[in-house]
Amino acid sequence: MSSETCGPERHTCPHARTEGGCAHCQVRLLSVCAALTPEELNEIESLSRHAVLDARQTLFSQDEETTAVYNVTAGALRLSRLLPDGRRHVMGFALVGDFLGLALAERQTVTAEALSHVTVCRFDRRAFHNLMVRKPHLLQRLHERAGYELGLAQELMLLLARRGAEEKVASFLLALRGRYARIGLTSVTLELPMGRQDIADHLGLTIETVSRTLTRLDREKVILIVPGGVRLLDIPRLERLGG
Amino acid sequence: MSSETCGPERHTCPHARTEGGCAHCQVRLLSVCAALTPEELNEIESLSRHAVLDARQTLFSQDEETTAVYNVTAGALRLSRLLPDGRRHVMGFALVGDFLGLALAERQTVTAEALSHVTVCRFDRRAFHNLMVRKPHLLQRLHERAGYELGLAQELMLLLARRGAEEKVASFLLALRGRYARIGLTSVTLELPMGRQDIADHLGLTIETVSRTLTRLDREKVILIVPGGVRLLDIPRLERLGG
DNA sequence: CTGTTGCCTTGATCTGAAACAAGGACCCGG
DNA sequence: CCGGGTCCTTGTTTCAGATCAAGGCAACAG
Repeated sequence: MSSETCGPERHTCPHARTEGGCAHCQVRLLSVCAALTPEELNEIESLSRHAVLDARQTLFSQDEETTAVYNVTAGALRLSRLLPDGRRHVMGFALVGDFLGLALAERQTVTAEALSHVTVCRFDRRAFHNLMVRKPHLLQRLHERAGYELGLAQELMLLLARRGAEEKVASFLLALRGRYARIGLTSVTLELPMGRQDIADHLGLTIETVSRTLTRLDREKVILIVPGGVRLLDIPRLERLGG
Repeated sequence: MSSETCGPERHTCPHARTEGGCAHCQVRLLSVCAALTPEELNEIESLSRHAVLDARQTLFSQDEETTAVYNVTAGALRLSRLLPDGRRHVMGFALVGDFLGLALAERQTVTAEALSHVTVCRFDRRAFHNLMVRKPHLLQRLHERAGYELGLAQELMLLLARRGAEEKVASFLLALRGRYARIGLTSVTLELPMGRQDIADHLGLTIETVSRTLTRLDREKVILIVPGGVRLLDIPRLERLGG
């Protein structure tokens, strides 16, 4: 299970708050915590606990009871769902600033696993729900976020419905770039914290097809495969390929 | 554009409210209007206008400004998105009780077209937004609904990522059945208000494949194709096929 | 009655991704 | 330096679904 004690940050115990408090949180403005009043920030801070995960650790599992909701403050997670027949589908990836538990479901619909070293803000689900009901500001912000997620889900559906493997992979790279840009990360090199198998399971392809497609895009100088990611060399061309 | 005057219901003008008012609305308990207090119901009623569409009429179009949000009170609509290359993807279908405009986006992300005779409750977007901000009850209800939609979107993604055409079609039929059941429509015969091409564009298949798959399921006595829909003969088998 | 139209079905062929198989690159611990 | 991982890439075969082509059938107008 998740390392809910402090791990490397143990020096901040016993309260295990974000260092410096929510007011100084690096990702506050990216997350649902933006646009909270200083008082609300104090209140939410009193509910928050820091948690740290290493790569491959599980934050929560599909079908288990939802005891907490989370704000991702560093790293990336894989959100996957196991199908009854044993196949896996990667529903998406949670990046810095993403909120886990928007749907407020009783049980988790996905498994969340760290792809890299990850830090999250953890909030007890009930306490957070209480706060949410009492603070329309927060609820509204969450609802806006849900709207954004709904939009993302639509884009993803569009992506899955796309015909070719090249179209899917190109769209995936561009969509990821867009999400990074939204949180202020606009590097030439696109980090791919997930493996080829994860991309394949996300796009409804096989690992071989993903590998081949990336190799082809690299050969055609649309992208450059680098360790841990890709460099996008010809974005207009990529956009043409992705639709 | 949408027929925002009263159409067949003209006798209820000039206010064009739902006959008998929201308190007697047939679909209230299925919609976001459930769990509103009588006062709130009055308030929302003063904002609502009835609109009627015939099959093939457009309620709103992709990319146009969102001037209103809607509650579907009868009939079914197709929600589709046009891709830059001219292809179309059917994002989903709105049934009785569904709310259109949850994401509160400035512009419509999809085109909504009536598949049959449709009636909706229309709310001015700004007025509704104001009400929503002032009524945490309503906002909470909308957020719950958004959570439900997010779940539906996930299921849909899973469906699109599924391998075979048979799997997709079987899952689609079962999912539709589930949605009908949720609004109290549990008939042996599953109404399919949409055409084969719509199903194809929804599932990322061609019309021929959808037709062939339905024909095969019919031949194998899993379903029975009837005018306007299908009868589900062997639901356990269908569930096995759908995963 | 006949021609038109829209929607659905069926058949034949082609194509691109899956499946199967194997090999390579890299990392880490001993 | 080696051995045993894991992850990625490459080659070949196979098959499901796309594509192309045609025909059926009901509704409707003239």
